[in-house]
Amino acid sequence: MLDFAILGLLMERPRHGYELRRALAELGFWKVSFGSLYPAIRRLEKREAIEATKMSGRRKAYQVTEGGQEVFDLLLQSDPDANETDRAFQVRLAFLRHLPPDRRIQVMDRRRRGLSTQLKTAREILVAARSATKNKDRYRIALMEHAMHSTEADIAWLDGLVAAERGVASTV
Amino acid sequence: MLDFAILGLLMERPRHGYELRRALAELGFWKVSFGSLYPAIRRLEKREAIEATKMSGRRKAYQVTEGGQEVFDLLLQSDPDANETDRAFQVRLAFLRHLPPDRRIQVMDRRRRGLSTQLKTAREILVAARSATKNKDRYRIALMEHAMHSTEADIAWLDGLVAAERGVASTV
DNA sequence: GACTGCTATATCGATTCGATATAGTTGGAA
DNA sequence: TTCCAACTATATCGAATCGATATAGCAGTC
Repeated sequence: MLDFAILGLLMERPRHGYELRRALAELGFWKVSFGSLYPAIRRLEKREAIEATKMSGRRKAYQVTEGGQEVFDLLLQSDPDANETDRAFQVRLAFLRHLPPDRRIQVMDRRRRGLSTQLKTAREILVAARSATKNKDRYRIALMEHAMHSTEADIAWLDGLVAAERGVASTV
Repeated sequence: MLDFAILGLLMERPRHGYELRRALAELGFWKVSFGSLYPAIRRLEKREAIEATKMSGRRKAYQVTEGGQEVFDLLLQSDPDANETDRAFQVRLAFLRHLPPDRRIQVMDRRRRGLSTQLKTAREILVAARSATKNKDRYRIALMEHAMHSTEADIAWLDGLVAAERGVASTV
């Protein structure tokens, strides 16, 4: 997924490593460590998906090669697996516009199903925790409840996104 | 943090590895992989913080030693660093009851400050993204907005927890 | 008694993290 | 002008973590 994110960002325009890190963080992904970033860049270079151009000083700007375009498409088209990470879904969403509308809805729908399952499990656990142990820790209950509410909010948000996508599709 | 979580769970009662994994997931933490769990158990055994007792079959129940209690206290008392992970904070919260009330509020307050900073940054980036590039991708904007709202919800939730803690403190 | 599925422990290679090393660049005070 | 402090940027290291897989015991069932 890191490789996918890097490729996607470089497809917009060439960037150097440090800038990639900032861009990843600004998309709300996560502050990837340099110990992940540079090995990922090396991987992509080795696959000849990206190539470096020297800039002033030590800087190197990386850009996507023709082969890299194909690698990106491959990753983009790949089926999201049922229980993929929050992070993986975020990255997928950031480049979702590259997919046709019907595929977009498919991706969001699969995510929705995953979240629903999670929610159901969480609810069962919470009920069990509340009843079984009469005096289960207040902070833990709060933790579980908050996790549940967050998941509910995520689902509602997804529904909004899907509705918007359908709305655009029907008017076009 | 994994070591801390394991110790905390084992302090309640002895469990075997598989059960630890389930317990971690049920607290809403995360489904730790066995490739993390068993090395963590080995680490704790080597530090003589926990010890194994054989059960039926291959099962081994782990329990906290006297030294382990001290290790747990040490981790519990350790200052949360400014930008600790969501996960790290969750674990901390799950065992927050072991701290005196004033320390609890301190921990939550630090977390709140961290989230506020995050929120401020996120807001600036969002404003920049909205104005600068007139037609920035819809999904990315949605992604950023949702991240912002989630953080806001987290802060509100934290405030509630702190208020509850103060409420209890004042009535006692 | 063989088979299927579940529980449980364990390990492997690849990836990621957090910390740190190193070097270029900028700006400001002495 | 020179020095130094702060920031940008690339890179690497060891430890922790992940995801996948191997293995084995145990329960039910046909």
